[in-house]
Amino acid sequence: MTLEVFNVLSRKKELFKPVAEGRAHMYVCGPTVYDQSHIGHAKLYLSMDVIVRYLRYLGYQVRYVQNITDVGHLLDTGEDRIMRGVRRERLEPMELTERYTRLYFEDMDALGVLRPDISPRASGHIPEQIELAQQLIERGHAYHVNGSVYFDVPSWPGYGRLSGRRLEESEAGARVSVLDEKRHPADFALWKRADAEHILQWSSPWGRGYPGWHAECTAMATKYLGQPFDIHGGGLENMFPHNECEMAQAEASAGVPFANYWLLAGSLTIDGVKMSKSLGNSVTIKDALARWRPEVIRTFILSSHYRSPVDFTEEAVNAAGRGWERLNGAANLVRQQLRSAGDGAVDPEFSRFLDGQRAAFEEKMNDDFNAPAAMGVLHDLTRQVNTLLNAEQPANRPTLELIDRFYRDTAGAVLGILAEERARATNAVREAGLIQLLIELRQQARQEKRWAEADQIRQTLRELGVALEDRPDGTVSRIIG
RNA sequence: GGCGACGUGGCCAAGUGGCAAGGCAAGGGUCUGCAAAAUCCUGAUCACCGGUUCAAAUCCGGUCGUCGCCUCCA
Repeated sequence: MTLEVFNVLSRKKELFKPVAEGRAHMYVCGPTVYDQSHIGHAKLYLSMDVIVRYLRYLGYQVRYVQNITDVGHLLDTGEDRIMRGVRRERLEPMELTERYTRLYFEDMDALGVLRPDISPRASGHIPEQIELAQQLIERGHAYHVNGSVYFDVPSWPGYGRLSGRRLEESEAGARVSVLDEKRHPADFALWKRADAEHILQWSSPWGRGYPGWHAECTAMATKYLGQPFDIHGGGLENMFPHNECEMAQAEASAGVPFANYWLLAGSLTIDGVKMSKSLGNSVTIKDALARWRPEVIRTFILSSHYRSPVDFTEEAVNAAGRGWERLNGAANLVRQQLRSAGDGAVDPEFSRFLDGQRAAFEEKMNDDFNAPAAMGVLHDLTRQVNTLLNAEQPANRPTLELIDRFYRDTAGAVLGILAEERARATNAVREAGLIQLLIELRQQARQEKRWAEADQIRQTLRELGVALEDRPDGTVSRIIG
């Protein structure tokens, strides 16, 4: 059983073969840190997170690099976001980007997105970007004009290979007026001359300036991952021009391929339309977290394939949430029963069943990280688990441990949708004790058929977010909402 | 206009040649003091039209519709 990934470069599924046996080097274009992260970022980085997690599950030693774009393209044409942020908050540019870098990590941590192994800042890699531009000039794929350096697109026949675009097809200046100093409208900046009002600028062989649009990703990806490296991830919406330009720069300067596999995630819409500030429909990650727990947001996003577009609607997230409760409820009940389970031998039939389900889970994930199908396997499994947990014969410890292991490995380590146990904090210990006391008081009331009292305890706890469920073998509690 | 993705039951969604996974919602049953949870049962000619094939949601052509991108937001 082997991993196959859909490579955007070839537009088909290919066997994953890393450059170095047992290792996986992966780069993903990170955020520009000028404002709060929104749910679209969550979709992208969550998709990539599960890819990284599964590669690790398979035993690959992963090096995951994701840049932080803190170098603004500060020429204020009225749309520059970093400048806008700087004015809005009256901060130094680096103060602004530092603030939003921290918030970004905070949001990702909250969503259970594992941190990249390296988070290089563009501002910390100016020399590498200058060097890239120099190499391209030396190789005849870039030229210097008035303090700026442009990539000479017509000189590089590979341009367009990723996005499938041909030069003639693009309408020059469709959105932005063409600068006349460029030789060809498709040429793009590697280094830009800085005017006096630019706040962030650096010295270069061509005078004061700042790096071009795509330079940082090329420079940092190859610096930390080598060239070629294994996987370049990102969002489909950046395939052109950003990814295309990155690749052209890298390959034209080094003469070898850039990344072997391009894995691009589908984008996210809200109620059917693109999220944008001007439409006023953006949802920040903090907004979403205020409404749903992180595991539910993950379940929702992972319920469609990473390459597919996702439409974020209240109804869909709620439905995903209820599905998550079923999975998590079963995993939770396994843990609760484990506390009082008796010894015994592993149920051989159930053990075989689990082996089959694990193979099925891996088969789905091996097929281009098909998380929604893998989640389907977990639901099938959960039906059997629930049946076992509700059987007259209580399951024994070794069998429960196997099931627990299964949930932790798949729903937990790979998909990241298992609720964290929060038994560590002292408050949580105290809370668990209080809940247990109430369960016992209610149990007495029930035995004495004082139903009103019993129901009141249950109702009040429910309003506080704790659901009680009476089972033949006792009452269990579940944190809800 | 160009490039690309997509259109599967009320909703979400897997499935790329061989009787259409799974979740949510709905109805019915079991269990239960009640409730909740769980479990069982019930539902789709896969946007439309034409073609290829013994066989198509799946391949080819066309139509309609939705979304994304088209050079400095990375």
